[in-house]
Amino acid sequence: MNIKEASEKTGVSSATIRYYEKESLIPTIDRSEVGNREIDDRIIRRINFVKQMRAAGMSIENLRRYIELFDDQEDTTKAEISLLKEQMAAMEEKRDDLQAAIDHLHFKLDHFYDHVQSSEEELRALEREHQDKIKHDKD
Amino acid sequence: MNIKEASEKTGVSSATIRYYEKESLIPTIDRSEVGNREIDDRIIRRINFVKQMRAAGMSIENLRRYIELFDDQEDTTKAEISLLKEQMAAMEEKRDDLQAAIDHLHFKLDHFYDHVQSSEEELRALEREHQDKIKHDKD
DNA sequence: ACTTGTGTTAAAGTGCACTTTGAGGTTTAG
DNA sequence: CTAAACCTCAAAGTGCACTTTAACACAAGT
Repeated sequence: MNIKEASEKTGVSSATIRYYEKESLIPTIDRSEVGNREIDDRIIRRINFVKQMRAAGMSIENLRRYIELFDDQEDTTKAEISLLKEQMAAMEEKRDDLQAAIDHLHFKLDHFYDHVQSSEEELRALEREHQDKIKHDKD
Repeated sequence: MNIKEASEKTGVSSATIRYYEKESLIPTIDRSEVGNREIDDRIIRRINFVKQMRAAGMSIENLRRYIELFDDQEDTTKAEISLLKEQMAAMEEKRDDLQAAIDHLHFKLDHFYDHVQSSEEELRALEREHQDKIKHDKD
């Protein structure tokens, strides 16, 4: 499979696939006689993994650190696990932030339907109330 | 309250508060006689709102568009609601992406504990399996 | 009088994650 | 034989969201 097909299959642009390879987020890709990349399913899976982690907000650098450890055959397991755990905690926090924002917007949306005429002041009061609720939930 | 106190209270740097004001993400802040910003609780709440939405991945531009509509007294309710809904859908998708990534990492983590000796090949197979599972869950 | 700590502004700089460009090489269809 | 459609690389450019810098102002403490 050439890079264009891989791009279509993964939804990651050719330029970005080349960039990920250069940045060691995916393994070095084998080349054809004339030097073109020949992409197999293993690489496709790695691209999708990178895509998933990027979508989840993992930085290129953290991703590279993780992959580096993962790809080393050595007993880096402990370091790897702690990095993984750290990253997951960050993701879970981010997911919770997202959920809080979603809740906040849901709350607003509900109030639009209840009484569309609400003044800005009323909305602010509601917002304040909601902020307090969120604060409480965290406690 | 001066800008430094506001910064400490919100965890948003002074420079960023000024930037948010310039970008109309928060209302124009009243000034003291000498021209310093005097920040009240209304502004604090607006800063926290921006902070929350930013943490949830809403872009400055979308946030500005939303706030613009919200701050207009006019009957822009419908436009506002559709923008809100759009943004929420995007956030929910992002949250789900995040959850998928978390699941993926949880899966890996579990397998580290199960058999630390797993070869790269085995891990790849497991990864593949897990990808398939995710794919199925989406269907 | 001077240092410290705060504030102001516009403008330039930064870091990340790509994206585009430019100059070239090969393969296939007409 | 040439044009289209793919590929290569390194390097420069882009957009976002800040952050830093520079130059100045003001108020309080020693």
